[in-house]
Amino acid sequence: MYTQTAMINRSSLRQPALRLVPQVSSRMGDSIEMMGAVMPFGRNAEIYGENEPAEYLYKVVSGAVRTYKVLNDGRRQIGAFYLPGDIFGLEVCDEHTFSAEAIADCKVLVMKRSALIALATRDNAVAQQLWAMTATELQRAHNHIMLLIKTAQERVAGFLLEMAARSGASNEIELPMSRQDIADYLGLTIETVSRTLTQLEISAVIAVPTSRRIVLRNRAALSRLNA
Amino acid sequence: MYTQTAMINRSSLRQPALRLVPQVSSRMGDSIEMMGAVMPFGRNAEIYGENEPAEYLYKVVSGAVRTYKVLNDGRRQIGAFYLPGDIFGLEVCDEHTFSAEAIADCKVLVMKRSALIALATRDNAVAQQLWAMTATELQRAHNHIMLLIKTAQERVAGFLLEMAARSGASNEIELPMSRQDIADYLGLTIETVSRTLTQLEISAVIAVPTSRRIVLRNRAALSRLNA
DNA sequence: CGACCATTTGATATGGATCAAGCGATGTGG
DNA sequence: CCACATCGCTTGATCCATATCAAATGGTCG
Repeated sequence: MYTQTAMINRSSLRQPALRLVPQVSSRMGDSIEMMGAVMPFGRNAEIYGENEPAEYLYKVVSGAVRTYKVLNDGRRQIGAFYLPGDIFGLEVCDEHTFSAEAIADCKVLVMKRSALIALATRDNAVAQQLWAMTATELQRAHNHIMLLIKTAQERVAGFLLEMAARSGASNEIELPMSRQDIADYLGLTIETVSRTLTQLEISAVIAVPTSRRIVLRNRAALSRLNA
Repeated sequence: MYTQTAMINRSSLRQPALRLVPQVSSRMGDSIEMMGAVMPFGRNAEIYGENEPAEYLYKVVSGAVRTYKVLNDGRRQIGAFYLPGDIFGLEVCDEHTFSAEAIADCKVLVMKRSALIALATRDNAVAQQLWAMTATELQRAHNHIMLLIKTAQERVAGFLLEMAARSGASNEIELPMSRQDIADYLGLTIETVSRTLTQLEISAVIAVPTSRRIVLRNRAALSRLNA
């Protein structure tokens, strides 16, 4: 029903902590990244699965990541996309509530959750930061809910504006994800996403030089569509 | 476009902190409720508005509360329903991202946010609790997202199961909210909600003795619909 | 070049929205 | 105590946005 995710040998991808990060943070707030290791993941590789114990916290170094759930009949809902600098996989309970996969080849900084929690009990700044990350996720989820009650045009417009805001304020967006990923994020079909983009291009609101690259030609119009 | 919310004099409802709560908590974790005041709100009274400074944190003592956003064209999305015991209005930034209203006459425990934040910097248990509350909200939002991609039947079934789980594990639910509230929570129209309930009643999955009271007759069927 | 996969485009079907009555409970004034 | 207005909910008829089914196009890699 949905594009099959390439199955890649898990154990080879997930066990080895590849290179230690020797960085020492300048600000206290960055202490969260003090002890971590960067791991590479291949396109479509699973980073963690729903219901697995949440042992680690992750930060995208390069590439992009999606989190998702699959309903029992195969419908997939993407919870969020994570771009370089974004943190994901933070859970307060000890199980992941979504699965996470690499959208493209990527590098991810992996940090031990238990160490962070321990640190947070001693260092208030760390505790605040963990809280703030959860709050950021909550904000994202609320925006997502607001997207899902809108029309197809509004959802696509909102998605494009969100991506533009996150990947530098440029008018040119490089999309790391497929149309299917976008569709599953917006609660639409791949055909509707494609048609909507075509429509926006025809009405000169965007340009689509290649399928993964989108130029915003008329932000005002997009914002108006964003309701 | 949507049922008009009765306008009730705000200042008379929001200013007075009515009776101080002298309670002393037994567990440290409850310290959050140490200093608060119980305030009554009338049906449809605004508790706070979107974009207002988030000075307080609230806990439902009795009655029920809805949070919502209104898009510029009038569409309303309800973010969540809060029942006795639930906490709402917690923000990490200092502005509310939703508005909150009393669904029915209710009593709400009101706590000063600044005091809690201050307390959290000294007391780790409090900090953890604030974090956990935000995480609970995140969980709720994720469930809500998963609801919004489903069919009308599935959304209604999911809603009923959620309400049943929250209001005692009984098979009889007393709904504090109107069909319009349910519709705006589920991203459906009032007509579709009504028709779907009728359908479920006809197929003997539920009974609807009065419009605000629903009996779950066949949980297995509901769970199956819940996908 | 040819196979494969992602994307677009076209034709048709359908679930839920919209428009429009009807119905039952609750409350109000005569 | 009853007539009647009001409000929340249900039911009916029709429409439309998006899904579904199907095929064509285009880009990438061996």
